[in-house]
Amino acid sequence: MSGHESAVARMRSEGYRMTPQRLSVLDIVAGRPGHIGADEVWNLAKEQHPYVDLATIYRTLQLLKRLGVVTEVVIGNKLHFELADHHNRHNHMVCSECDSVQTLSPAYLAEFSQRLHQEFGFTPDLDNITIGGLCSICQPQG
Amino acid sequence: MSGHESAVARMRSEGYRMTPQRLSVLDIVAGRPGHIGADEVWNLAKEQHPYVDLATIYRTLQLLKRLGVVTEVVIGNKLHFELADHHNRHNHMVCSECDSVQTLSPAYLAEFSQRLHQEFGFTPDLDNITIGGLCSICQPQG
DNA sequence: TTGGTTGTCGCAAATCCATGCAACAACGGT
DNA sequence: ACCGTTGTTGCATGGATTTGCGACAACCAA
Repeated sequence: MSGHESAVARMRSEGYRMTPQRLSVLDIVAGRPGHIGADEVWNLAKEQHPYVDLATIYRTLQLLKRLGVVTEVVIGNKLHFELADHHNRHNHMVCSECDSVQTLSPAYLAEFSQRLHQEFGFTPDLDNITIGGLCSICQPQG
Repeated sequence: MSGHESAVARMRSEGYRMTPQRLSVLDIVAGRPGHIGADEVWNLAKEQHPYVDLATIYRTLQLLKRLGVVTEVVIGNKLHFELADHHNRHNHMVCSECDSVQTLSPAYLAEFSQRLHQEFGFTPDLDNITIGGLCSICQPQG
């Protein structure tokens, strides 16, 4: 199975219905190497299903996110999504100045995450954490 | 000086104009012990300046955030703000299930932050990082 | 104090995302 | 293959935040 087919099976088994709209969204996100904006998903989905509503795209993406099938990246004031590849987990650093994106090994967050869990019983949603800040190019001159 | 007066001086020296609207927003956020929503700031500001527009509130809050005068906390789908107290820095953990908020010493993020800076030249905006996840009460039962 | 420069405001419109609801359709059972 | 249950959709609407623009006002200089 080439990636998201197990997700389809899991959704079915949990009582979710696999509609053509959902399959379309899943295919689009899975077919994109990197992250993709909700509006872009919509545009591509309309090629297959001209009547899909943007609300359906948003609902589907949030559902897939809750299920851990896709992860969310906050870029500027927009949400982007990408297929969750559990063999290649990574987080994102987004520059608030130029909106550039760098990926980051979750190893950097592992200890932090564990401490939160042990000391506060809080389980951070690591997969969907976007780190905002300034990239090396946009550093304030000093 | 009781807190934010130095901020006023700094804004003036950087070419920003101190309008009554801005002073009002600053006073409101400074007068609140914890964080406060943008809409709530608006309601309070209107008591002093009945014609202030919500857009002005948002623009002012974003300006104050850029200047490091206030910090932003993402709660649910709303933005909250609080006066940045550099003697009592803290981050926030927000439960995505019940929207409860816990504070967190920035010490937990210090090492993480340093590594990002050293290895990638990326300067995370630590003051405005909100950690999302599930609080101890909302953990999925296992 | 007055005037000019230019940053800021109020207003309206736009953007992005979420939600209520009735019609619709997926899927398990027959 | 058909039916009924109930999860989903499209549509319309709403909420939160941002942005364009002309009028306005803060502040510096004279």
